[in-house]
Amino acid sequence: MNIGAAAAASGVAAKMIRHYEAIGLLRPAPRRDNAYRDYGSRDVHELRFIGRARRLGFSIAEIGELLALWRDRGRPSREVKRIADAHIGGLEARIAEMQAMAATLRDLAAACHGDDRPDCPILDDLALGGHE
Amino acid sequence: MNIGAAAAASGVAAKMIRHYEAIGLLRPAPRRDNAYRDYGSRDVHELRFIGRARRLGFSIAEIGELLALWRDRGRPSREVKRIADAHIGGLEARIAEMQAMAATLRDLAAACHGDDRPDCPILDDLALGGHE
DNA sequence: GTAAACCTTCCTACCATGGGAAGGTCAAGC
DNA sequence: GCTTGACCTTCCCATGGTAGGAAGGTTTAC
Repeated sequence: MNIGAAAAASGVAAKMIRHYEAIGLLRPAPRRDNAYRDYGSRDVHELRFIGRARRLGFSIAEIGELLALWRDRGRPSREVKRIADAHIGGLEARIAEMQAMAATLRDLAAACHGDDRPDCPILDDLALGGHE
Repeated sequence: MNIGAAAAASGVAAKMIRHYEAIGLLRPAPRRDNAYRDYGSRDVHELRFIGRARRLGFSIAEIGELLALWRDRGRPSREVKRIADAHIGGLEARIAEMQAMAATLRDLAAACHGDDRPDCPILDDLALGGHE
């Protein structure tokens, strides 16, 4: 199976597959005589795993950990849960931060006329550095 | 006023001030005989504007627009509001996306024993690509 | 036999930030 | 006056994750 077919089957771009191999996230794929990488269904499975984890916002480093656990049949589920929980915590923190940003901006935008007049509390606030 | 003092007064790192100048976000600062950049209170004001906008998640491009509007005393507030609204929309979309991620992960983590046993719905889900 | 679609490696860019090297300049203390 | 340390300058490099493209080899379909 060529890299293109593996990409189509897994939803991970061929470019990204090569990249993941280059940074050591994936073990180097075996090569055929023409130096083409050769993939099997197992690799596709692994690629789908990676694609899905990326879509869930896991970093490459986290995915590396998860992959190692996934490859190890006997690993305790505690480890996986720990990584997932840490990731959830990180997500929640970022969500809270962005919600605070959005709330501030909504307040400012609500107070702005949004017409031909130049007075604008949004710029005033940015200039004065309120809510610090 | 040296770049270090401007950085301290504005809360924007000296490294970033030079960077913003290099990419054209800021006009080149005047130089003294020793080639040191020289800043005034007006520049500090502008830097605080940038720092605050960055903290609110505006991109450099957006800040460029906002700065141009800010420098233009007569601009209509409509323009500013438009940029802010667009930014709020982007923030809300990203928040919703991250909330969906967190919810999925919470479900999965809740179903995971988190003990010595290897069964783990988190890994199973990642492998199978559910919720696609 | 030729064209299209594929593969390979390598270089480049993005965005925002930061580390660090190598060298010039200023201020304080002795 | 001289040293020391803090500051400034430019320059290169790195991060993370993705993507575009160039230059060249291979396979497949017609």
